[in-house]
Amino acid sequence: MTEAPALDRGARSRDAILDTAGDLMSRHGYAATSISMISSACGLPVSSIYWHFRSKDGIYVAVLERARTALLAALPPGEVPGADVAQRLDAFLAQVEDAFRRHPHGVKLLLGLGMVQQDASAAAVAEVRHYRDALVVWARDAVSSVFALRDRPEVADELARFTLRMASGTAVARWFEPDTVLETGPLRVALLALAAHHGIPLRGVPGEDAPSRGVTSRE
Amino acid sequence: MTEAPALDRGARSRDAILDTAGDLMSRHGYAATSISMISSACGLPVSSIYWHFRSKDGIYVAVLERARTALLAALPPGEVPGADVAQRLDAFLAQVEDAFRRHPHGVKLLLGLGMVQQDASAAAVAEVRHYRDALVVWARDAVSSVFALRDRPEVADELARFTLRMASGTAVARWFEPDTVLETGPLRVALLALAAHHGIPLRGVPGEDAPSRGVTSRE
DNA sequence: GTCTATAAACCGATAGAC
DNA sequence: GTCTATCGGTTTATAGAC
Repeated sequence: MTEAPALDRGARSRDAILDTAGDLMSRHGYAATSISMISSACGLPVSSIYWHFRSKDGIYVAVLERARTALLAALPPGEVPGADVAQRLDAFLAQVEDAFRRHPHGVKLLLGLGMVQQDASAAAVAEVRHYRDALVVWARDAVSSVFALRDRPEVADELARFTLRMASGTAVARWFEPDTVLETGPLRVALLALAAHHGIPLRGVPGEDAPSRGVTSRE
Repeated sequence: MTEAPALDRGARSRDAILDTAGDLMSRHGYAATSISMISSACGLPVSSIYWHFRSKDGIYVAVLERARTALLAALPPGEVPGADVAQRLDAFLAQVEDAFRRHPHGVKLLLGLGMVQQDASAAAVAEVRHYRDALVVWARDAVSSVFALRDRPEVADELARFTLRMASGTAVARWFEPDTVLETGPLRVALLALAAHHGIPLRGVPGEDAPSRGVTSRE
């Protein structure tokens, strides 16, 4: 415990730098985060940072890549479990909300750094798009599974876009009121209505196959 | 025309600086936009910029204030005209989409600069919140008028938040795919479903007072 | 109000001892 | 791999002539 293997020293430092850089960049944005800020915040000298990552841009790419793999690991499915639409939808919304709550950095990194696309390097732009595309694919697969949309890809696309934009908008609202959470209740109502609007059968969803006066039974 | 009154020279320069600064800051973000960039882009020397606005922060505050008044001037109502919910909703969505399309700067300024809240001055933070609050108040008044929610303020609040978050999320999507537009179709379906979910009467909306099989008649 | 010139601090990045 | 020291460039901001 006191005699940590020397081989791990570098990896641990690397992680510490990434932790600090990710935190600072998600709070201040890429441009406003300087190497010296990262250095003094994590304790390691400037040149160590440049040894691990070749440039400031390299730090950004590594931070984003790490955030992406962490987020995707926290979004296990693709196939959402559940017997009917209502169960799968609830499971899906719970997953989205949980990932959103436990990984606040990821989205803010995408936002604060994705903005800089114009100035950023090719590698950085590629990593930003990679991150974003992974989210889009995941969301499309998940809603496709929830609403059984294998033969209606354009509907799956619309529902996925809708969900992701609501999540992004909530992330924006979050830095005005930090305790803002993703409101899954209204989102649930909206997704059900959109699916119904496109003629998707909603077996097992209360208030949809039983024409009970237009109220969907929540709250 | 050639003999412009000397008194206006300063004001015209001031506007030119604000135009350039707003454009650059909305594209690169506050931190990544330097005074010398603004100077060389608008032709006026650095010291003129500092004469008009006392600091870089002062430029930011002035840019935001101008964007706010311009946006609010382009959002005329408060009271949305229309005989029934459907007409008023369409008018409201048209207004939102139009403002969103014609004032892309405003939102991006809020996003790119609102992020920097932690480092920014008190005046800057105040102006960001002022801008954001004005949008919230407008949206709440508008949806309240659309759905006749004078005695259901909590519902008006939810619908306004929902709309603004969708608009923010679309603004985010926009800098990944610049030709992204606000999808008012799905938003319309979602808002109607949310209103119905809260028991708001929707006189005159096709597919809601006539139980016609759950499809809302669009597309 | 506009210009040139410059101060003082900070930036990203590197050299080289250990 | 980590450290000190530093280079060259850019930043915000100011001084002072016009």
